This record gives sequence, C-alpha cells and structure tokens, in this order.
Amino acid sequence: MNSDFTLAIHSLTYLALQLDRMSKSDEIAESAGVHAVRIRKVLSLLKKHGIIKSKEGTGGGFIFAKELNEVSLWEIYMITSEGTLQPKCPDSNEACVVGANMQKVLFSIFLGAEEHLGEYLKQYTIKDIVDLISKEK
Amino acid sequence: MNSDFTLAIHSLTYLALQLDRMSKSDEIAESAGVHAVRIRKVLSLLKKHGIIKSKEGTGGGFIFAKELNEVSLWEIYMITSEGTLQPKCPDSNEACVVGANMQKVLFSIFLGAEEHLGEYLKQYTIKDIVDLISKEK
DNA sequence: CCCATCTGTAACATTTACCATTACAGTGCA
DNA sequence: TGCACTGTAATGGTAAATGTTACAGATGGG
Repeated sequence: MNSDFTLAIHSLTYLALQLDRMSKSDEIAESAGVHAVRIRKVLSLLKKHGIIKSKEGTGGGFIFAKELNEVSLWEIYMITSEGTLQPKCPDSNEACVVGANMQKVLFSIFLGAEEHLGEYLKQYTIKDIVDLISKEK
Repeated sequence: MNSDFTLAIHSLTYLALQLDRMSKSDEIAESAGVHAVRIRKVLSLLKKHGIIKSKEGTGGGFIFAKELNEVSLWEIYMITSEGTLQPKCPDSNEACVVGANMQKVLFSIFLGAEEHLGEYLKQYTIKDIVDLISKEK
C-alpha cells in the first residue's frame, strides 16, 4: 500500500505526543525520514477532513483537532488510500468473454474486500498506536 | 494491488473455459491484453503450486490441474501478492521514539489485516468467477 | 532425424509511478 | 517591515513495473 498512509499515521502519532503545542512540518519530516513538503501535502488532506488544525506564519504548525480515540485507522485509510486494494487491471480484449467482463467482476469483489478490511481497521485508533509505540519503547 | 493477481485470475478463468484442451500463452495474452512472456511468468508460479499443468513443445500449453471450486482467490493472492497490503514505510529516524517503532507497530497490525482479508477472499473460488463472468454476459 | 512449435528464463529497453527538490505566493506575528 | 511558517505548483531524478528481444530446452510430427 501507498506510503501516504504510513506518513499520515506517523504524523498523527507525532502530534499525539505534542498535544500542548504546534508542531512544524520540519520536525515531523525529520522523524518520518521524508521531505517536509510531503508531510505538508498529507497533513493538508487530514486538515480538510477536520482531523487536525494548522496555522501559517511565525509560531504556526499543526495540532490535533480531535480526541485521539476518535480517529481510526480506517478513517485515515479512506482519506489517504481508498481504492488501493483494487487489483490493477490492464485493458483486456473486449472481444473475449473473459477479457470483457473480468474487470467489473473483480471490481465488485474487491469493493466487498475493502469494506471487510474496514471492519478490521476500525478497531484501531491513534490512541492505540500511541500505546503500542510506548509499549515497544 | 499488483496486477499479477489480476493476470492470474484472468488466465485461470480462461483455462476454466477450455478444460478439454491446452491453451497457449499467446491466446491468453491476447485475451488479457498483455505480453505472452508475462503470462508465462505468472503461470509458471501457479504451476509450482500445482494449480495448473503445462507442457512444452508442439501441441503444448497450459491446463487446469484441480477442480475449479478447489482454487480460492485467497490462494491466488498468497501466491502472487502476499504482503502487498503492508503500507510502505520509508526508513524513519531511529533517534525519535515515533520513528524508531512505527514500522513494527504497523507491520503487526497489517499482518492481522491480511489474515482478515484472507477470510473474505476464501469465500470466492475460480468457479464463482466463471459463474459471475457468465452472468455478466 | 530434423524441423516447427511450444514453454522457461534471462537480459535489456521503456514507460510509469513515486518521491525529493526547488520555487514562490500567502499568512501571521513581532 | 522582516522573519517564520504553511500551501501548492512545477520540475527533475530514480526505482518499480511492464514490454520486448533473445535463446535454450522440451516435444511431437513428418
């Protein structure tokens, strides 16, 4: 899967450990090992969905906008990676019964698969991730 | 996800409609809209797992080696795409608590996710795909 | 026995997707 | 007014995916 998902979770976990102040994209980028611009892009998405707030200018940055246990991995998956599960279908031969219909058959099956995955990912919230990270330490 | 999965399902469905004779990689490639060499690569994997048989030389090709309802999408997923679900993790900063542990935390969660996905994909076999394709037609 | 027809694979070329980087406009604070 | 941030578009580089070529090995038919 897409690494945007990982970056989103990483960033949110970082913010979760700094609830009292704003974090700059530079700090998060350094922790995640990627360029600050990518962090801003991903966080810009999360902001649009009301999960975090941001402020420009001096002293600005990003900060959590919800309770840690209100944000599930499923929500983040949908924002950053919806549809990733769908297997890629090369354009097949429309003149062949198999080629003409394979794509829509697989599509509908994997629509169900993504829903099913959702049931699993809804179990985990950012709070759980924070706890697991602390336990590892 | 990986398009090898789609190609495998496509090929197997094609073979399922030609149970009485061997199919050449050329035919399947034309139906799937990819190069014959790719089909041979994917089918070579399926052969190693005993799902199909192949024969070289004149009159050779590929043919199903099992009952259609014995081969589940999960089995094909595992052969062609195991681990695809894991989100990509850029190497993060080991000096940071978050960076140092994010990868293993996400890894274990998505190990569970893949298992969960397995429960869903086990429901479907090549026979189901063939039926669905026929229904579409 | 030799030739045509396949699979099996490796090597190389090309296209595509992903990501880093640069650049700069807009915003906010002192 | 000047510095410190976010927001975003544009550009370039690199790795992954895919297509293509090439050829060895198996098989069966004249």
